Amino acid sequence: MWSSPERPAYPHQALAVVLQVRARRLHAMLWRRPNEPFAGAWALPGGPLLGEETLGASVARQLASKVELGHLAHLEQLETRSDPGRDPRGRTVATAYLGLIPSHLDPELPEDTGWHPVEDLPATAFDHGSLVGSAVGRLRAKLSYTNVGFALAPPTFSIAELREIYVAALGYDVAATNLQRVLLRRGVLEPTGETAPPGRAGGRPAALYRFVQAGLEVTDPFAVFRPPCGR
Amino acid sequence: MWSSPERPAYPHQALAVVLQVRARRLHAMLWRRPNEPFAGAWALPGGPLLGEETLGASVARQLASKVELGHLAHLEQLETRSDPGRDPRGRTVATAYLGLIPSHLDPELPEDTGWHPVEDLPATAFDHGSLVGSAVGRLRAKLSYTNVGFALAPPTFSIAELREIYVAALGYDVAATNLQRVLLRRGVLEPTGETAPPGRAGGRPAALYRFVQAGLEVTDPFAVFRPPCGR
DNA sequence: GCAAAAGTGTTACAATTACACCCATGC
DNA sequence: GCATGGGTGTAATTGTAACACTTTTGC
Repeated sequence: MWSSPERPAYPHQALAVVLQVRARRLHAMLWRRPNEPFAGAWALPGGPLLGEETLGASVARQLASKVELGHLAHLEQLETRSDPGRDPRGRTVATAYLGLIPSHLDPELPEDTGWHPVEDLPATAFDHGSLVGSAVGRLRAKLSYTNVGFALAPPTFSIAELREIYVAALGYDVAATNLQRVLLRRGVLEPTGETAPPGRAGGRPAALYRFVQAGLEVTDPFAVFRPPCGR
Repeated sequence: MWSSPERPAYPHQALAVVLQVRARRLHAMLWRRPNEPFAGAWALPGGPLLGEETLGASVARQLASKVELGHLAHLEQLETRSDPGRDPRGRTVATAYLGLIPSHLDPELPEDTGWHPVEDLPATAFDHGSLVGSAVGRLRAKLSYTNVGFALAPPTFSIAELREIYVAALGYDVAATNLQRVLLRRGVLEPTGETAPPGRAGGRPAALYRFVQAGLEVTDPFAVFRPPCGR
């Protein structure tokens, strides 16, 4: 390490805000701190940035101890917090990531780890509560102009199921019929050709769809000030 | 400092991508490195995170040595880079900020510092070239759905002048007439009541406008999936 | 009067919401 | 048949782009 008084060094943490739609509500993954500071409060998974790893690799490594990494359908950098007082033990810098898990998975979690509805968080440690807020804001914005939905939905789904996921993640109601058309026209969804069996009460069987692409892409880049059509 | 083998510490840099529209083109502020590594290459202003300061305070402190801080109309965190090889001298983590200077100002810069068109950058040091790219992308996106324009424009301006700024920043053509209507309808602009003297060739005097608010606000939060109207 | 620059009116178009209506299935 | 859920058609609304036209000035 080549730190010096003019170039001080700080422990750096990688944190993950892992979100999943469970039982029609958006949840965040938190673990309960057994020790001070903030003993008993809930915290984000994370830990120190080590050796030769990047922050992305570090957050993946920390998460691997909590959940199967393959379950993470999306991971992106969120923001970096540097308030000198954010950890009472001493100064740390922390970079938070946003991770998403599709709703059909129910990963096995360690004893101390659980899911909490983002609208009803328990007492959180450090600045972790506000980081969950940032992550939810980022997710909600991106649901509108990208295909991030792929990271919250199962491989195939009916429009009604997808609607439940979007409603839970956005926090307000969306009509199934319009959701379908917007995503189809943008080329984000495609029908699989399969249909789901109707429920016990009957009803028309739902057609199944899938996301065309399983990686983030911007589908609506220009809200306004589009470049000229050039006709 | 409470670092340890299990909690290693890293020098942390705060970097600033300062952008300004100059002569109808978007420019970035860079300084020329006199020493290795990357001697002669152009780099972003920045420096070590010190003592009890936050990253935001640090980047402001570093910038103060390059330009009058009051000239910075906007400053926001961009992203954090952690590639172990990003600095050949040793590992550092760097957090970049996006800063904006209104076009009517021409701050005095140190000898080694200058403006470079973002579409035609000279050889850059470290990963600074790609950070400029990130900053430009962020600015362009926000011009569409926020009022960031206030941080690029003078206190008052004609629609034609504002158009030049938007065209330079966005990198493509925008019609003055539509720019005016979109920004007026959103309540981002308001007329001052004053008019600018016509040019030497005559012509109708241009009405002057100003931004209603001199702080970032989101003006078009829902590109799609708007919450239901509730009628 | 004429050229130049700025701003307004109007039309066209695209995207999205809302809602009524039709379709397919189980009981 | 009928209830239940799924999907399509269509109208209404909104927002933006394009472009012609009017306004106001200097010469």
